[in-house]
Amino acid sequence: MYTAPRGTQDILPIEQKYWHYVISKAEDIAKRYGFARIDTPLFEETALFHRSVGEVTDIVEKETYDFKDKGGGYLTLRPEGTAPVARAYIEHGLFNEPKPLKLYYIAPAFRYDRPQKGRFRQHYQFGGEILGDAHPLADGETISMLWQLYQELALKNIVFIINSIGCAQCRPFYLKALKDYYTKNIDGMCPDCKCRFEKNILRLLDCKEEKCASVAQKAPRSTDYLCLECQTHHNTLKAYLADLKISFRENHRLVRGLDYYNRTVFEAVPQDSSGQQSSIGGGGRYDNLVEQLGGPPTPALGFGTGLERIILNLKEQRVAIFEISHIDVYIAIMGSDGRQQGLLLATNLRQQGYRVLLGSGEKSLKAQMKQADKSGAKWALIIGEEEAQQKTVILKALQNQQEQQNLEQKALGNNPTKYLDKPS
RNA sequence: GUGGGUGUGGCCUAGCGGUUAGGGCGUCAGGUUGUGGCCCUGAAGGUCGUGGGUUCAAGUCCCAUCACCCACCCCA
Repeated sequence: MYTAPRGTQDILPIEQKYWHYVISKAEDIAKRYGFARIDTPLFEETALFHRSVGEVTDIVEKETYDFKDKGGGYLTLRPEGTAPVARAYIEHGLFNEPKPLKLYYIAPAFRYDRPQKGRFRQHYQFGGEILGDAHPLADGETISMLWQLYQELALKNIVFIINSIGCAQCRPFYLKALKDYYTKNIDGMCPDCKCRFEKNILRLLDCKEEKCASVAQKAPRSTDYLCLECQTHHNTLKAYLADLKISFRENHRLVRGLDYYNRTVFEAVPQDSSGQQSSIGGGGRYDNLVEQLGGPPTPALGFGTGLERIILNLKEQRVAIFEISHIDVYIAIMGSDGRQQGLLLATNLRQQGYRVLLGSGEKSLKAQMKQADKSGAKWALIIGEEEAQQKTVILKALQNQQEQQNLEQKALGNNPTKYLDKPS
């Protein structure tokens, strides 16, 4: 028997309401914040990710899906959304558009990871990028938008963790201080950390090993080494967040795993979940990425948030999502004339915009009525031989199970969010 | 890559080493001629993840393997 590849999942009809709920809200918010949609290919040249995400990051070292196509080109299924957007920005000369340019996407990302709760080899991200804006206002607006999304989805207890990791000017001083500090302490630390000490010293800070964590706790803080500009940037952002009444706290050990970040980095974390590792969103500033990839110097920042993790939290927090029936009318038919008339009527109603389920020609009327009830249709139309000959139909209003359940739920007042599964 | 747990029909699940592996949900068909939701009856559907082993006897014990889940790691 074939099964979905490890770490991937089928999103069955029963689950679709969650996805529709989150995606439609994300698009709605993106538009309200002035973001335009961009879609990039599922795969890119392998080198793009190596140059942007970083050669020694875990993502690039061992988690990408790489393949060679028949022309001999090296390609990689995108492990994240920012690099492709930056590439498209440069390739199509979008830097000629009025700045800042705000782009969003909803797309799958691929990482060869060991699957776990909320972690998949294919997962969907809602992401956004603001290109061509160096002011902390953009940082504030980005975090505010994500915050607003979580609020409107009715997710509770979300906290933002923020940090500043400095810029090209001040980071070298910080890295040197870190190196000095860790040179003295490296002996007792875990093998992973010893390796990171050589390759990417910043990552030592977020090691979860107990002994390493206590060392990291006392390590020099990046915020103490910021240049004046970075300091001002950081403080201004904090003031904006406080103004917006967004729950946030600083954590000097927050270091994100992608090399292109500078200055602001942040993560969104559900507070009450037992572990603190399960961030549902994150992002940061990447002022040098566009230039690194061959574009003009372009300060920028972005965010990504995982749809599976949002849905997981919606379920854990028991956010009620109502799905009003997707069927308006069920047409039950009998006899060859009835079938003929039923098909015509169904087509006619569908042309007028109704959602119509036409009964099976081989089921009894009783069976069709049962199906009508389960379908959630509000109305049943019955066409038998008699009706077909007299060109009439029997119209019957249905008070079906689903409707009753919804009424009960509403009576209980258990509706922190209302959601109608209607296109417009 | 490292540790731990689980694996019984589409879903949930009972099953102290021993008769034809039970139940619930769902599906399908009926409960008098053309009508739903409740109720009743019946049916279909399982090589008990897979492969070895122990035993007179294995869903039940042992080993291996695979898959899934959880944690580490990493991140969305």
